[in-house]
Amino acid sequence: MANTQETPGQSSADGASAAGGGGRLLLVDGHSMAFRAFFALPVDKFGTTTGQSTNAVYGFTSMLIKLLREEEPTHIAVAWDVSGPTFRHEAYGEYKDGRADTPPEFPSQVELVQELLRLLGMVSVSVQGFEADDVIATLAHRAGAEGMEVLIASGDRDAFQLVDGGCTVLYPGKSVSDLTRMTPERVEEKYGVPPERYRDLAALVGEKADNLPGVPGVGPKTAAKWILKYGSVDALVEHADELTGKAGQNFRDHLDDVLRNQRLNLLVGDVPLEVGLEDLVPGAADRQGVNTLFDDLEFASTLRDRLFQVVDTEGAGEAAQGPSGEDFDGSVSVPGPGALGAWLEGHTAQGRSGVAFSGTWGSGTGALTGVAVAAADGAAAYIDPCALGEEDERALAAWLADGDRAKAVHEAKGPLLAAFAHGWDLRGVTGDTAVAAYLVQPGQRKTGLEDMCRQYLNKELVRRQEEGGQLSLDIGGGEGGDEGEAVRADLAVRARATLELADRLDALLEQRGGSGLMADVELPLVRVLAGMERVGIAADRSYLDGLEGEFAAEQRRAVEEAHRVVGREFNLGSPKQLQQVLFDELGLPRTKKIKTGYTTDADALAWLAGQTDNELPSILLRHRDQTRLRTTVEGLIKTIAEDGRIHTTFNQTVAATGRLSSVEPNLQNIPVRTDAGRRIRRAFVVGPGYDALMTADYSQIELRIMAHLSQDAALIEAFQTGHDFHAEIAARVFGTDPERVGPEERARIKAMNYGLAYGLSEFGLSQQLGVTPGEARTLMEDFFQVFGGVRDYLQAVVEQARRDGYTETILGRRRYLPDLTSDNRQRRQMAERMALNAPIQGSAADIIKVAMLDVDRALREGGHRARALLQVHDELVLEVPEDEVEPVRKLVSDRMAGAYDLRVPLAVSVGLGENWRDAAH
DNA sequence: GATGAAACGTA
DNA sequence: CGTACGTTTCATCT
Repeated sequence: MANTQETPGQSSADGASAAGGGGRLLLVDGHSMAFRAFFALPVDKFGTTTGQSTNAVYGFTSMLIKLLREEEPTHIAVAWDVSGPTFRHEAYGEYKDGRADTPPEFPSQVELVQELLRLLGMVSVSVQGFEADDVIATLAHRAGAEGMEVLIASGDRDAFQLVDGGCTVLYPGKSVSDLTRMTPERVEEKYGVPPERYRDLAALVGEKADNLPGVPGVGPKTAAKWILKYGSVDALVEHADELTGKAGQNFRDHLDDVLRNQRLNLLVGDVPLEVGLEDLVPGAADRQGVNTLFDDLEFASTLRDRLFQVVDTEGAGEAAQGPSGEDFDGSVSVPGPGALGAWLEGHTAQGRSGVAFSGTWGSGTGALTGVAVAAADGAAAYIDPCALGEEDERALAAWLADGDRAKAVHEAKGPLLAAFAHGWDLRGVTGDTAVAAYLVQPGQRKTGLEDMCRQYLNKELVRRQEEGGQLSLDIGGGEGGDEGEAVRADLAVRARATLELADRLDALLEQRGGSGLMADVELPLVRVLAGMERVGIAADRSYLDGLEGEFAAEQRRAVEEAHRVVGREFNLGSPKQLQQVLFDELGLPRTKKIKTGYTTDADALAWLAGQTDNELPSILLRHRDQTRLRTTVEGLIKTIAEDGRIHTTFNQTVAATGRLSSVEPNLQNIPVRTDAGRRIRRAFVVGPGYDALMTADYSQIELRIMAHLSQDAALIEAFQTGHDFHAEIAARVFGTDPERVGPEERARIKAMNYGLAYGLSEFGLSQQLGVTPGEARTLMEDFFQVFGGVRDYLQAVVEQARRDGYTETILGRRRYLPDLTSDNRQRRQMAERMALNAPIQGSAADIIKVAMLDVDRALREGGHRARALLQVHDELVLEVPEDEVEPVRKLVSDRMAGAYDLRVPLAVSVGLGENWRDAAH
């Protein structure tokens, strides 16, 4: 690729100002500044959780921000070196030889910087066969001829030759943001020669980094002295025989080197470029793109705030240099007594309204303190639900519950719970901005209304009322507003923002084929989840208290034993102290390395226990178990509400694959594998008025989905004929009958079956099975011999995801994986495993969500009292009265099995008991 | 007081 | 050197 230039955004319209003689051009040597940034910041302190280093990107960005703020350039270009030889290599074969290898963390960051510049609407220039400095020289000359002021940010001293009255080099010091202004005076002061003679000086002294040796024994001082005396290197050559001493002789001996250096360090001022000065006015920045990039890089918001203060963003226009574009309208009316019904009728009959709520909610309940309605006609009303007369309250309740009054809400589940608590309902919610954004970008981290306005609308959601109740000084005070007015305006702003955002997200969703998933699954699920949270699950407090005491006693016993074995007291819960005791004091063999030393995790302790006669490792394992059980029980006890039930909160918008998650407490990770763990499950009991807990779970749902997606004939058949699925697969792999498969073989195949859906490697499988990687490899090969369609599918998934940029589930839920094309291997392979797993885990999530909706609907339509309490990814827990057990068992089983029509049957097993443990099967 | 790392529970 | 989560604890930072 010769001469590639990118010119994002439209810009030539402003070219006139450049030609007119004004303007300030900033030229940046991209590689050199990024490289300086790389070494200025510790690479190990700047990196993402996925292993991408970011120190150079961060440093470069702060440098850029500083330049933009302090220099206010009208034109900007960033020049980049291109890989491959330049004319300098042709002239001198050893040019730049012997350079230390580029640190491996650096190249990927160059691309990130270039991506950032593109998003910021700034031009990157690189030309095959020339170095960035040549491009800079060319543009500097042109700009100088137009009468523009030129600033060059470069860590390459060759740029000093370009310095003159209108051109200053900004040369980095210890930090990249600490730039020295190299004016003609400063160059002369530092080197003793004017800028136009700097080349001569450099030729004499030489340049180590470019492998250009100079005259031995001649440093900057001697070189400057000679140049001042004779005027230039050319003149020096003529008077070569006049130079005295050792240095003079060396000069005569190395004359060729000097002339070569001088030839090579001359920057080319007429590189052919496809861009002109008029193209260098920055276009509008892609705010959303920058946010996404910075999210990926895990940069804090302070950096992006600083950045957005100094660049124009789309929609912000040329006029506004501020951080934001327009704000939202905060005007709002407060319908007087008896007028609410008329207001709602008058303004919300047509179109959708944005509704914002204030109040508190969570743990299955809530309370409303304010409601703002932003109607499609632009009007907004504020309602204080606690200060309404009877008539107005009826009007509000009726309107909220009216399914024909379309509403857009942000995070509707909370207000829905609060509405329930007031004895109201909330229907007609056709948009939830948080849920919509989740479907548009399931990996996003920021789900607040403020962030989303910035990202999707390029608007700032400005708050008049600070969190603590204080009026914010700059806005609130001047209008002499009272606190109540600010509160009302803020809520009205949020309602308008929600409405606008919902429309925007709906459009995006439509584009991405996610409207059906939104309307048919996620939106109706909000209500089902709210119902489950409100009901909660009954807990046996006295039983839990007893358990806690028991586990705590066991824990104390383990602590005492450990102290006795070691001979002193120490904190068993501190990995750091543990490492010291195990490896330093007891001198046990080292385990796997981790960031802070050597791991003391359960695997390592179990291994240590086998390596030594010392009892400590097994004592520690027991201590860990007991501690964990105790804290789990303690945590649960704390969350039991007044009604004797635990009300978790299901989060619908955090898991990137489409799963739900559960918090406060997390009821999706209650122990089940060990006996002691199952004792905790025993504490979740059927509540008053009901007679049994029912659990219903999908058997091997992920593997069934894999069979469906891969269409592998052998796998599909195994599901249709096999009773014991894993034994069935094992029989096929090992070529025997299912009945003759031993438990060991079955366990291996089971581990692999599940591993496949996670992008398992041979190494990983060998670790898990405790066999050599070679054996694991053979096992996998045997498997794929029989189930070749699975391998083809797994490969095809990654390939397609790389092409499209995202994976998709059976219901069209997308997961975007930009890292699939990363040149960072660790990052890329991580993304590949995510791409393998996302359609499988995500489709399972789709199916159980549909099942939850179907079950919920069927229970209501059947007039049953039975109700769903929990979802644990492939399992539903319900509470059922005695007389409904049989019909509900059938209903749940049928609805779950029929939630989606796969190429294999969906098997559901149902269990019943008076507590969660006994309801298992 | 906030944040990160380590450890570990579930599907 | 398999995916997806949330919570607790300790250590370290501001």
